[in-house]
Amino acid sequence: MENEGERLRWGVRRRLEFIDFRLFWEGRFNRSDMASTFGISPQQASVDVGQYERMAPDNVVYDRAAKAYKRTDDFMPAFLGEAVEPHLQQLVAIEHGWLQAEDTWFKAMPSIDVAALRRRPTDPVVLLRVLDAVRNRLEIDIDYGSLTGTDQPSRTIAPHALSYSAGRWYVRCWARAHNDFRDYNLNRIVAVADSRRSSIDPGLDFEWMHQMNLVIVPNPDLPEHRQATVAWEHGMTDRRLTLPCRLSLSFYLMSEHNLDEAPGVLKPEKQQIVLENREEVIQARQLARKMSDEALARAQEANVVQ
Amino acid sequence: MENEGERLRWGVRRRLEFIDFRLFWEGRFNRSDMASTFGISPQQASVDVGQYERMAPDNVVYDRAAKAYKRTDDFMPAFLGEAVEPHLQQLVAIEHGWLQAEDTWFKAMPSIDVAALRRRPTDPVVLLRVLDAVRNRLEIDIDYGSLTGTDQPSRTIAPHALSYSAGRWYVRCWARAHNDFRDYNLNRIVAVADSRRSSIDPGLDFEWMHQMNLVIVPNPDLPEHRQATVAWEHGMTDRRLTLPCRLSLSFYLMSEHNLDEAPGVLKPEKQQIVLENREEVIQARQLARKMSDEALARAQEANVVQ
DNA sequence: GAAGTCAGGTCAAGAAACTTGATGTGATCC
DNA sequence: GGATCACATCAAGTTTCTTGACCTGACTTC
Repeated sequence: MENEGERLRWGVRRRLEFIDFRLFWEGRFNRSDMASTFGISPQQASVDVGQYERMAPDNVVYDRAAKAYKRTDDFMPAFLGEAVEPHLQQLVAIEHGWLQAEDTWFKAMPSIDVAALRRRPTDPVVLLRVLDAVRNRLEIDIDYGSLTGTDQPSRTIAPHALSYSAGRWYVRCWARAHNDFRDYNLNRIVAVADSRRSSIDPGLDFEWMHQMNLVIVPNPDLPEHRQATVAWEHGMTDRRLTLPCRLSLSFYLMSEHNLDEAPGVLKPEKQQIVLENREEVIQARQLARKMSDEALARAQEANVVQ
Repeated sequence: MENEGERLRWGVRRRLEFIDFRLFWEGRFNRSDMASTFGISPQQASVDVGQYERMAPDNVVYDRAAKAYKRTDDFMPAFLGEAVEPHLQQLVAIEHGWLQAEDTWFKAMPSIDVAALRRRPTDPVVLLRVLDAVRNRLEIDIDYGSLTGTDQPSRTIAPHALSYSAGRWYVRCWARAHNDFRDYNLNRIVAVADSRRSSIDPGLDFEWMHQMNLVIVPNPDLPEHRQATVAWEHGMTDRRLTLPCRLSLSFYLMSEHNLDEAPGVLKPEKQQIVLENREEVIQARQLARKMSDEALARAQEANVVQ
């Protein structure tokens, strides 16, 4: 006799997830859907459906008239977990053209649309070389955003982390040409050439290493009920959100949400949240940058003296 | 004798993808990694590795010293396709807490960080009911952003599409209370109650149905070389990007990139691109909205007269 | 520098998982 | 009212995967 918590083989589990998925997104599925998706026979699909019905009896019924398995009213995903976000992101990726619809479990695309500016896709080889450089503390020569062929396109950087903000990927790195730490746009790196061991200590990148609490509140110029909504939307407690954030990333976060403009310049609708400790954050960032620059200069001097 | 294009069973193919994945992201893997990920025996993993080596001979070598399979210098993903974006998005989802790291193929997280405000996660049941309503042309009663308990939290809408912009999901729908088409924030819908057939024709939502070309150019106030970079980054041809966009979505796109401010108000760094036909777009949007409203009013009148 | 350990390779026998083929059922279509 | 379609079920056969046994090479320990 099989118990409820029976261990499922990896392949079977994936197929039960598929059943969950199709019931969730389309409300229905067939044996033949499973057969074609997984390359199994309809008979085997029947076995899987039986398995699914035993483990989630109230989720699915076979509708003879529609010739399909259908979702019941009190369906609850049993194998997908609570995570619908990954699937929503898949839809976005499909709309962007980063992902083929056939590589997902979606059959008919739901009627959705994505408003976004086209972004240059990430080059896998570039990403791979950058990841290697981060992992192995390497310094790499890159071709950066060749543009119209102006100024030197080739630079040397020692990356130590990746970051993501507002739809863009950045490489946090030391830049040889400036002897400082800064961000390069990952999608603007066209190619990665040579690499060698880096002697730069990423621990000196204080803008990256140091976190600071961003104190965010609804814009007080908004009408009262809008403020309440904004607070609720951002999960604020007591109309206030304290968000720990690396100093270097605070720049992008502030830019994304117009937190970098002084209050009053923008219409409140364009600045629904404001940064209470804005001056403090900006100063901390400048200070960290100055300290990093000095530490790097000292390190370089020490090297030269040797 | 097996030919190059041999048909792989679904499970085997996934395991070869896993090999590709680990080689790409970590540069190495073991038989035991595969055994634990897929619940297979090490011997079977050996068979799979053999298969992988036959199909992509130049990708991997066994390093006896490191006791691991390692990526070669001229490694090229053979089974993952060009799509690294989905995996990058997985990393973002993990950072957001929407996805468990164990549910992915990542072993060690690369050193990345994501700067973003926390967003209320999407409720699967709400999403499911909304999708059903879209598919079956239903009208639903929703609890919307309960906030502090002010004004009526319950509303009736007839959704006909989902849209995504700047990290937010919207429900495009007809709203009974206003007899017009508008966007509701998906994450602010707390619960979905009753549903019934809708008599509203989504075709009357002209703001949604009509597309218009957004003509986007680099901000002319930027220095020449910045303009060139901006043009390159957005894949412009002739320093100009023509982006077809639904009128209703153009609002969010403009808001996201500060295209809705008149040029000159913001510092050019905060407005790297500007919308050449801004006035035209705004007028078109208003016109479409007016036409929709009038069409809906006529439809309602006709119903009453009947 | 010999012994222990660890990760992998290979082989053969046996157990699962899955396929193939056959037969039957209820609902829909023409 | 017969053809069709999608599914259910059973038995036999095949493929895939596991189990258990034994071997290799490289590093670690004492």
